[in-house]
Amino acid sequence: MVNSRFSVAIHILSLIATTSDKSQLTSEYIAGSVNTNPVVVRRMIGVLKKGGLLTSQSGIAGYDLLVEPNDLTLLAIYHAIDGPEQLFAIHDEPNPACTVGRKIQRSLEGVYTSVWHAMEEQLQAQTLQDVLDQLR
Amino acid sequence: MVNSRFSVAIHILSLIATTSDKSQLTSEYIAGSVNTNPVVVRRMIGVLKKGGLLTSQSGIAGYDLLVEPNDLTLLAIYHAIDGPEQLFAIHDEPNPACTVGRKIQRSLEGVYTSVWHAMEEQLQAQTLQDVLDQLR
DNA sequence: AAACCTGTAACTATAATAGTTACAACGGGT
DNA sequence: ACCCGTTGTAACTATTATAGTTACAGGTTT
Repeated sequence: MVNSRFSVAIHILSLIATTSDKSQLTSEYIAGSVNTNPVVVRRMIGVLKKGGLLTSQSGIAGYDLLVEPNDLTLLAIYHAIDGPEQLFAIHDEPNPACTVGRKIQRSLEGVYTSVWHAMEEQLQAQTLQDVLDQLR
Repeated sequence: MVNSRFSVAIHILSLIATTSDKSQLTSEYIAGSVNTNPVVVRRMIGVLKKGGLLTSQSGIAGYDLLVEPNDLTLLAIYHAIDGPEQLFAIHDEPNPACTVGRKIQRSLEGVYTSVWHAMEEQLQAQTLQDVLDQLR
């Protein structure tokens, strides 16, 4: 199972998109909604910031999305968090002296690439706005 | 990132499918090809056995596939290992007093279901035989 | 100055994963 | 009948990823 960071990121971005009173939107408040620690929130926000999804000013409560919810695909969020990371791990150093061992990694890469591709399409097809619509 | 068990399972099944000399096919030999411990192999094989993909006899080297490589989809392998497990974790107990917190879980489930669906299709479309063909 | 915030480093706790040791039970060969 | 190699499992350890926490430097507002 993949970790819950993607879920937390979407939760945070949803809060930012729907909370009009910016002064209310502290890391502590967000942590209260997500049910985690404020530092965990600030850390995740730092990642999203680096990914170019939002801005903030140190010392001031509140965050601003840099991309409209309608234009913010879940794939963009995913990439901000995990980069181009592969989804499935491949065991390393299989025995090169064995016919299977020698080629299995490349073969698995092919399999996982097509799987990952299908996932990307789904994530690309959904935006933060779609999530917001479901929260109504 | 998801663990490497799926990769190891495909590796093991490939060996079983391609090794004609059954007496050679001990857990130690397989472990040598995968580059892990024989117990790890026997453990994984136990899982695949429970999933109905192969048989073995205690005390005797060698394993037999119960499904032809052509009919053994990667999805069937995946299910044998991970059951119906969700791919992405959802953080638990978001704050029900918050509009977002109250509904985010259900909303994320919807997102992940469609993603998982796309993955299933890909895994269903590929068989162990496809992997074997790439090992040539 | 005081009260609040963000950003980050450093540490701890927990849990998943993989690796290892040990051994009971089985089977085939001699 | 006995030995040797094998599977099947339990129990333990090691490693790593993840999340949670403490602490504090530095910004902002009043």
